[in-house]
Parts: sequence; C-alpha cells; structure tokens
Amino acid sequence: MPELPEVETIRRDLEKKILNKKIVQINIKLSRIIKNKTADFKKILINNKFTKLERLGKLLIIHTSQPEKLLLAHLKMTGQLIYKKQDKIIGGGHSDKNQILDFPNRHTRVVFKFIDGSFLFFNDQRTFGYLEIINKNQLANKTRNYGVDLMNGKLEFEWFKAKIKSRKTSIKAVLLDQKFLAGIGNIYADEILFQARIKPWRKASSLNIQEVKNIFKAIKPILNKAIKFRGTTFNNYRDSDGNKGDFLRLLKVFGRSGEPCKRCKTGIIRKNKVAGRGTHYCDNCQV
DNA sequence: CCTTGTGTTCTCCG
DNA sequence: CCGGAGAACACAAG
Repeated sequence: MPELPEVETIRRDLEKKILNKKIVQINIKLSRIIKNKTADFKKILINNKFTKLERLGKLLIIHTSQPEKLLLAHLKMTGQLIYKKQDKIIGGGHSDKNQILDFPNRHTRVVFKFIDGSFLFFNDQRTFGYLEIINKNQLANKTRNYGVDLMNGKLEFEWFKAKIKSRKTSIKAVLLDQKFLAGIGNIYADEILFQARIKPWRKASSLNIQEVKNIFKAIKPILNKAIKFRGTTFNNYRDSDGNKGDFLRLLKVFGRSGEPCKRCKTGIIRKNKVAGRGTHYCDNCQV
C-alpha cells in the first residue's frame, strides 16, 4: 500500500538511478497496465530519457526528454518500481511467497532497459497500477482530483481548520480524501488519528479547535518520520532496490488489533470498518 | 468472503 | 429538477 512516504522514498532513490539514461528497450508483458497504445508508448520513450521525477500525493510524474511528454506512474495497491543493474536476478535461495527476489518475476508487467545495461521493472501483483504518457497540457486535468501535497504544498492551519469543519463525513474519510490532502492512505490516516487521540468515525465538523490542531500537528511529523525510515512494508511495498521499508515496527495502531495500546497501556487496539476501510484505534485513549 | 486507491456511478437532501 | 456531498460500487487477485 504505497502512500506518500513510500512513493517519496521511491522518487528520491530513482532520481539518483534512472535520470538522463537513454532508454534502449521496453518490454511490455501486460499491455493493460499502460493506458496508451503500446506502439505509441514505445515510440515516444525509446531513444529518449527520463529527465526529472516529481510526485503529487501518491502519483509519480516523470518528465522526459520529449519536452511535451510526461510519464505518469501510479502504484495503487501493489505496484513496485524496482531498479537493477542487470536482469535475471535470482534471489539467492531465500525467496518466500511474500518477497520475490527474482527480477523479472511473475508480477513484472513492464521492463525498461537503459543504455548502460540497467533495468527498471514495473511490478504489480494485482495490476491496479498504471503507466500513462500524457501531453503536458493534459496534466492539470489528470491532477484535478489531487489536493495539497503534504510535502510540497503549503499547509496553513486556518485553511485546514475551515476545510475540516465544513465536512459532514467522518474525520477518517476526510483524511483519506485525495482532493483535500494528497498522499494520506489507510495506514497513515490511522496513525495520525491515534497521535491526535481522535476516534476515526467522529464527524469532522464535530471536532473542536484543539482536536483539529492536534491532527494538523500530527500529519507532517508522522509522514516525515515514515520517509526517514523508508516507508512501511505491510505486505507488498518494496523500495526501488527491492527492499522493505522499516517503519512497520514504529506503527502505533495499524495492524495491531488485539494488542495493548503503546501509549496508555490500558486500552486495547481495536479494528472496525470506517469510511469503508479497515480502521485501527485505541478504545481507551482516542476520544 | 476479505483486502485497498482511485475513478465512476448512485442516492440522498435541501 | 438542480447541484453538491457522500456513499457505494467497480476494478484485480490472492
């Protein structure tokens, strides 16, 4: 489940690895991953280069040496972008069903080969993710459903408070709404609400100023810390080297249902459905 | 049956 | 009947 910290980890790493290398070959193993016609996709990228990597929420925006063309990459739930200096990497005998160390493998959908012989693999077990080349003038339309990026955009408390108070749905649904804030997914929404001591199903408009402030103050530190630890690997997420993120052990509530609360020591972490998603919270110290 | 990010469609309400 | 909000659904595969 790559959310902002995971996508940002990939972006920062790939920036050092793939930029300004000529793309010499593209192997499309599953064409529906690519929203363009495969012939067009190859024609636009082969013999060109990736020149800049940007991120908006969970969406990667990759500039190319074709000045009007951008490559969008979305990993959705199980997508991976993995860079290797050569292909046919075999996992050294310690593969398991959750960590396939061979590249390419059965989840590899698209392979880019660079002029120096290195490879970028787009892997996706569930195939919800996509790659799409667009013209620059289409970008605004593609990103119209993305609100403030939590690392790049400026986030002002008065605006944040007004938005929260205007919403009639649960605070969890609001945090997951990409049109409001771009980048928070199910894991970090639960962690933010735990940090702010707010029960996830509370109506957003019912929160008092101090509660809104507590959420506001929790967001960036949690995401920044998750980036520092290279993201959370709960199931499928891997960084661009194929390694797991290290933030899992620092999660306070997500995936901990039935365990005692790490903060109050008396509550038990519960899991309920809120906003249609599995939602974790302390039944004692979240109000 | 469950899981999730996002785009689309349905439904409700004033 | 409308616009907007929010809920529900669709998608895929294990």
